[in-house]
Amino acid sequence: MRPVTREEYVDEVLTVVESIPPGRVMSYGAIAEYLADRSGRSSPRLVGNIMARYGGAVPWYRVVNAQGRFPPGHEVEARRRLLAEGGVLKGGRVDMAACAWWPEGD
DNA sequence: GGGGTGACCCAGT
DNA sequence: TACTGGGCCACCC
Repeated sequence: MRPVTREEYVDEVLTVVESIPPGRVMSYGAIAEYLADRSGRSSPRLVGNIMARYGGAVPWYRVVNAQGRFPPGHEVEARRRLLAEGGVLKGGRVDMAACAWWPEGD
């Protein structure tokens, strides 16, 4: 697998996030797993780190952890935006069964 | 070159 | 449902 620079990896992550349809979500782990296929890197923590630093430019609220929880300090904002798009929440968390999305599967 | 850190994940309690 | 501990891996000082 062709090694990619951090900059390229960041771009890949942001591209995937932008491709998430309204009202749908992807987990950090899912993104990492998906990118492992094309970038040779798989690290949920790295994805989280990237989102924390560069997430402001993309629909970051469509990215949640595997439990359907929003990032610390942004729960209110994220919940509001996702609901506005038709997202399904359950007990203050995203209903992963209903909203989880995968680039190829849809 | 070594060690701390995190918008994670999973299994167990 | 909530909390805990261990594993993980790339980033950054």
